[in-house]
Amino acid sequence: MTDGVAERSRPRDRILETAQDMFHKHGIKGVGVDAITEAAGTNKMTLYRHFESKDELIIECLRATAAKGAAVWDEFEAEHPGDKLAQLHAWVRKVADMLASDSRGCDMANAAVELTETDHPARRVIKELKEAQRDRLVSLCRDAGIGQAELLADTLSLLFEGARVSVQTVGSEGPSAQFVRMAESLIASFRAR
Amino acid sequence: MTDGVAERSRPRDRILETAQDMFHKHGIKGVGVDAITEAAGTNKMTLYRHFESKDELIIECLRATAAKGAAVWDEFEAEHPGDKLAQLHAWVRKVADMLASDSRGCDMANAAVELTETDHPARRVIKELKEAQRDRLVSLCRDAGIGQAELLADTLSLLFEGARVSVQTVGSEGPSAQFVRMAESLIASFRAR
DNA sequence: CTAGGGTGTTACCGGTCTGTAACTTTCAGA
DNA sequence: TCTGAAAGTTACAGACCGGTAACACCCTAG
Repeated sequence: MTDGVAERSRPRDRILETAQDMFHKHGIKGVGVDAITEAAGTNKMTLYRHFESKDELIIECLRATAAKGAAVWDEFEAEHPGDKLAQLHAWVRKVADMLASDSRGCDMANAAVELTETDHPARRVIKELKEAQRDRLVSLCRDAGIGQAELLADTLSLLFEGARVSVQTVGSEGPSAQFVRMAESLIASFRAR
Repeated sequence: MTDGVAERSRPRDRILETAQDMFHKHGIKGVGVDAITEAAGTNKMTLYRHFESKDELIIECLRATAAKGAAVWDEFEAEHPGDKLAQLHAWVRKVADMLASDSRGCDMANAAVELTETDHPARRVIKELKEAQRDRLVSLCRDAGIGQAELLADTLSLLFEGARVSVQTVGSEGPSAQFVRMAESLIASFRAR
């Protein structure tokens, strides 16, 4: 029955997908639940039947976007099976693509900026997801045979994070335009040790 | 709560100071003008006599914080007159101090995250101020006798920006903890070529 | 002393926000 | 065909938002 278009998927999925998109574009505090449900072709009551609050919806959105990010890493493994160094370079290229095609940065980082209450339930999730991302990059660096894998991974992480922020402040022609060169020479210098 | 009210200055100055502090702590959309004026020991009408809108207040706050940042650079020059390399290292130490003592990142970057409308009046100001920051760091690198000063400055910028974001997502014990090490070895490698 | 500008106070406007209640409609499966 | 759960609809509550009007007050310059 539901073999057709994703457009006519179940309301919960539509809400989740639409919310991710709208939170990403307009920010969490910049979009209300009414706007989300309308864009998703449903209504507020249905949203609150599937999510107990907006905060809960935010958390589910963050988990969903993180899952999409994890899927990209799996693609790297599929494209370069066993070749961790090639996967690392694929990651660099992927990041460059994101910087060029999207000007709204990382959803998790943006959420951390917007949700300033230290005890906000989403903050814990953000930390967990970001730490998982870091662990995966560290593993990739280590499995690529790089000494000081943690330091390289952390440096690349900061460059990445900084680039995504820089795109939002000065655009993609700013410092982030040099990301590939920075990352590649960094990887080269770590490999040379 | 602990919103210090500079009691004996003019209302406009108190509002500006208080707004900077509250925007920094709670975010721009997380603070209403009523809360600002109350914390500043005044009232909403007085705010609107000095600032034509909240957006205008936001812009003035961004300019003020940028001016404070510029003053720090002047301190470096005063502490290490003519020694541009020492000033660069002082900058690295200063950044590390900020990362350790403040968990709310850069006001300009945070504002860019929160104010998603592409035509928001503050966005132009943010871009100008960030470009001025970059220019100053480039000049410092160049005057320190470093070849490829632009590339070093941009790399340091991204590391800095990324570190300030990382502190917000995973805390000061995350990747940003290695900032000094990253920056110092970067500077060394650029000087060595 | 007095005039007047800066400031404080109160009330209000129209809009938006999250979240809920009560009811009706739709539709798949038995 | 009947049934029951999921989904849609309308209305509303209560709070907060940015911004304005009208008026009372205070304090200093003249």
